[in-house]
Amino acid sequence: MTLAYAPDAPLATPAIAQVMERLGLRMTFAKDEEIFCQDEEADLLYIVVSGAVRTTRLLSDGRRQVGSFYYPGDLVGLETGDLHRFSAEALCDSTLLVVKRSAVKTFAGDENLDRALWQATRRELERTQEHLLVLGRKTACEKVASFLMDLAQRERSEQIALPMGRQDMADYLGLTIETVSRMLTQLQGASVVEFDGCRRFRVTRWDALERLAE
Amino acid sequence: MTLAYAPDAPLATPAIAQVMERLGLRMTFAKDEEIFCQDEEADLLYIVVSGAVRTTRLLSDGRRQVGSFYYPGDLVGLETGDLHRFSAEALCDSTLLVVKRSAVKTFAGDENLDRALWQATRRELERTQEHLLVLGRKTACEKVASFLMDLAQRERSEQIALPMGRQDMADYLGLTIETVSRMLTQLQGASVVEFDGCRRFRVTRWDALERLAE
DNA sequence: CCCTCGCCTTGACCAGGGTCAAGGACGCCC
DNA sequence: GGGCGTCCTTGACCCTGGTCAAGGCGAGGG
Repeated sequence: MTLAYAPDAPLATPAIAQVMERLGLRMTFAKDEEIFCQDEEADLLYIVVSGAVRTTRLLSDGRRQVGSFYYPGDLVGLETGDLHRFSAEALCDSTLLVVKRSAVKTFAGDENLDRALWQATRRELERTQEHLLVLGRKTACEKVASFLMDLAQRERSEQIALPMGRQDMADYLGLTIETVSRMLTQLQGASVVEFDGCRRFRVTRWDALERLAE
Repeated sequence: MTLAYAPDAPLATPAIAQVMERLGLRMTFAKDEEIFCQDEEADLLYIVVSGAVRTTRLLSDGRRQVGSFYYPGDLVGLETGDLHRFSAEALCDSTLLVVKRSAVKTFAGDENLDRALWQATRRELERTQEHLLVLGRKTACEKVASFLMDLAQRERSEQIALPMGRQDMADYLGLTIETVSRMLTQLQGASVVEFDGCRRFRVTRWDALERLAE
């Protein structure tokens, strides 16, 4: 039942999706609408059905860190103990499947489900550790390159959509919006990627992108 | 069975410790000895009995990121799927309780144990997310201050020991060894902490340290 | 079709932290 | 106790990325 590591596989396994489909409620969220809030009770679990979600954490002086981005198939809300340590907002108009943790717990006898939730937590941990490496030891250019790389690997199509704005990318990568913009310009100048508007790109030189992303 | 969040509580619960005590093997590791290696099969679980452990990840060009430090009572090795994504080394001469994952799995019927391991994974995730915030959005001074703060909160004694060298601190915080050194000097200059040699300190102004750590 | 507003890009300048190099402190072994 | 090696500190300088400010672009509405 243990899966091989696949960095771009969704966080929710079929076992989880199935139970949540049965017990859960479909909810829609508008762009930038709050899904849950930092320090509030964490009694719900979510699966992204359509759209995308970001989790964020604020320092007292307003500096913001984006914890992660979630896409269709991803499980959101298990990154916590009793209280949410991050807020979550919809990146764009989105649909989520919502279910009470307690409802899931009544299925705790279902060993598969328990195992699957643990598995999902481990996958989330792996993603976070990857993110750690990027924040701690990569240059601005490498950060942006690995970010684009991640997105590109997730969607195996030519044209890749950026569901988030520059500020979200910056706060995810520990940079400023200006630096992100400059690095994107630089990557285009080097013909590594090609943008069609500022929310859509394609990779023109995979080898170069891979090398830059380290 | 869910615990309130306590940032300095050990990762292993009594349930886990008990089983591992029964099934496990005590092993000793010398300072800097490798416990497990990045990309190798992850079939063992560890509990730190005495000493301390660091997990590290290397980029191809030698840049290093320290993932976490582990102290007595902490569970090491569950940060992974099938392969270790980090290496682990002893910070100083250490004793660890070692057990095969498969041996633990034969206790899978024991729901408490399963729950406890999941809980431990979640705590590890929380620690990693905290680390993320430090790396992404804090200044050098704040990074060092929050690091000392964490250590100080773990040991509730006057004198606090630093089991790791400056290079390990630097690689944990995404800084260079020189910057760590300078920030420590600066914190001493501001009478926030007082060092007795370079591996032992005490906090002289908690309020200031807290403020700096954000 | 054009205006407006929000988001993105670009430029000039600045500073936090990295780099390189030298010197100091401490522990360990003989 | 002295010598040596390792780790830590300090200084001078530089560069990456942050800051501040202005201008461009594009989507949506009148």
